[in-house]
Amino acid sequence: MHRSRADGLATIQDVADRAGVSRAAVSKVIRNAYGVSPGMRERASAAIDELGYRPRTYARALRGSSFTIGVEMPTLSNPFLSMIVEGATSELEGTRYRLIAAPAAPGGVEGEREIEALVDRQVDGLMAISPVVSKSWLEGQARHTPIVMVGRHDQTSAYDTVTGDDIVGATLVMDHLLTLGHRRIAHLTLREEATAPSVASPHGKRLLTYVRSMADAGLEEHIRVSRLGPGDDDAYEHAMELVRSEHPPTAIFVGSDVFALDVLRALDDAGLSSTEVSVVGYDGISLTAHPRISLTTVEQDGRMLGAHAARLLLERIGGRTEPAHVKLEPRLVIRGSTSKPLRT
Amino acid sequence: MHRSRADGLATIQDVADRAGVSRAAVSKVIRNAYGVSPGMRERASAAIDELGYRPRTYARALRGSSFTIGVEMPTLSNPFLSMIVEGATSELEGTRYRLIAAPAAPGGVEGEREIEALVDRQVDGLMAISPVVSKSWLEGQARHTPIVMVGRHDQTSAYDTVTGDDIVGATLVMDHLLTLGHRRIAHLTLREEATAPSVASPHGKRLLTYVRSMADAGLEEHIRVSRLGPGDDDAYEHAMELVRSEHPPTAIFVGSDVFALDVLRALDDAGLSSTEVSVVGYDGISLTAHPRISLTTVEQDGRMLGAHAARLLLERIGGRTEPAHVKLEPRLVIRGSTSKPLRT
DNA sequence: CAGCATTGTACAACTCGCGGT
DNA sequence: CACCGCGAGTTGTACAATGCT
Repeated sequence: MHRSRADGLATIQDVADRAGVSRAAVSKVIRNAYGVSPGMRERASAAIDELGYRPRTYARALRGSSFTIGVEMPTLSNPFLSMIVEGATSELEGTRYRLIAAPAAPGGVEGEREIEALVDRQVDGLMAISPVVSKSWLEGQARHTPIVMVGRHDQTSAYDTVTGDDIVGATLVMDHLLTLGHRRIAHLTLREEATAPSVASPHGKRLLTYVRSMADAGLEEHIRVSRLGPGDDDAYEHAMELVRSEHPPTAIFVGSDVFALDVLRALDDAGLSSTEVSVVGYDGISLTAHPRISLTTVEQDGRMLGAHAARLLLERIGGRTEPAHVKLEPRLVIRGSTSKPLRT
Repeated sequence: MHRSRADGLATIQDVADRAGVSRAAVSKVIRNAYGVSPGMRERASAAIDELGYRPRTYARALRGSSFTIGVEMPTLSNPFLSMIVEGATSELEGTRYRLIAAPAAPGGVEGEREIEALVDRQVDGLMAISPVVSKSWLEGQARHTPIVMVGRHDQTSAYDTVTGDDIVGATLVMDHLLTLGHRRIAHLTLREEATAPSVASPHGKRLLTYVRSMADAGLEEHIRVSRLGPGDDDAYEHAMELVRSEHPPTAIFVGSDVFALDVLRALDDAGLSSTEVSVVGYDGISLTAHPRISLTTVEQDGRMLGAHAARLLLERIGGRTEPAHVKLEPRLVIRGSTSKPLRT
């Protein structure tokens, strides 16, 4: 005899007892599987409603899928990453799949721990936005879980990638600044591990393009790369340092919008207007369009990136085995934060 | 005979075979349970490392806990909510628990679907930040899963709450504006369902306090409540409408910072400076401190809210049954967006 | 004996109490 | 007594087997 649980959560057995049918029959009803009479469906459905029964995904996952897509992200407080996740969530709307996000702990950086936690939770697909996890480790994970890496340009057949074209984007920035007449252009980017060539990270590509553009323009001597540490207010500090140095740059190409906001704040505090120091960001978060900010930036369609990523995962889950690499074209949006340099 | 799996994911049985011990023994080793000899621990650990074994949480959850805390949130793109989640993530650091976030699909509003999805995934604790889910429904869920509601002032013993004191906060705002000499003060808040008295939502409390303060100051005739719809650019539109009306307000108390940013944008576009229309936000997202924005706001410690919420959940999981209701004091931060009205 | 609907039962991966050496 | 393993239990799936017209 089956005893109903104390905590009020009905099991499939409770439903079966109530409807006077077998567990298997109820299982078929909830899965819309073949071989159920209208009468049986009727009785089972009634019992399900009465008991408020919901199948547990973890028990389900034991035999098959969890219908869960996991997203590993380094932080929740970058609006651009939020847009990517929103795009993915929208794409999954209407499917049986649900998205869960596992943000890295503030201060922590790696992302491996979060990915492992998601794998432990048996996600059917994994979306990774971490710039630092090693490619070979990811390839290992991809042996058992479909993975799509967002942002990084990894050359691999083990998992899919969705990226913006960072070379095109950064070239747009540099051409814009050079055309305006800037020569002392600095670049603000992430810490070393996040731009290493081994991980083909977006920031690494932007940095590389910056260096190349400067060299091509004969401005090697003016190359100046400032790297962020783990601190919260780091971009602010670095910008201050730059503009207060002996030969301050007339323009700063910042690796991402969130840091560019801090740079603008530093310039304001230093009493410098955008005609004195131009600033360009990257990503195109909505705030850049705010009249008070008006930041020239490279706009990437974050929602589209996320939607593509989700679609690729569903395809992989559906059986695709050939790798897919999607690359989206960014566009430069010129706003008030850039202008001709006063002095060269 | 046990056959190793094709996908490369080792099970506890694989480990047991490899180490030449029983499944139960391996289980004890990974749980640090009582009754394992050093030799056994040694051999089991070695086998675990060699196979790269990781216990699956879903199989574990079948018997006990999933060591997962679920967070339901209406959107990822409100930085204040991100701070709450970050605070919770930090608090869980060092415990066996992991946090996963389930954002509602953009456009969708309810939050019930997300909570159900998390319950289906057998979270050990649930943090809800949705203003609209009904209290009684939540109480039902709380019968089987510990819940902490963040933001809402629900009077219930079924689950815990962590809130800012919205009455104090909104009173600070109104006193500030009234002291400056404002009389035509408008309030911008959420749609009707999100401020209904039945759900003791933060925005409802702020609205209520606004109305009460206006009445207390003898300004009933100037009460003007503008409600947001589901549209993206709604706050902007509403602000435009307000300032272009026949008797425009001299101050706008906006229910949250993210919308206040849109209001500022509208004022800029309408050519109105902050001396002409004062604006106050709520929450204290970091951007309000940016010199370009300089928004007067009520600052709540989002990280602290999240940390408290996580701690309360761990306590409930640990066995506490008496309800806990934490209320944090907010503080008013006066910045450039508010000033004396030019004309009254 | 088709041709259905329905049930029995073997899993899946792990935990844990109890009994055995 | 300290250590170790058996086996039942956890929920749902899927396939084989049964029952019924």
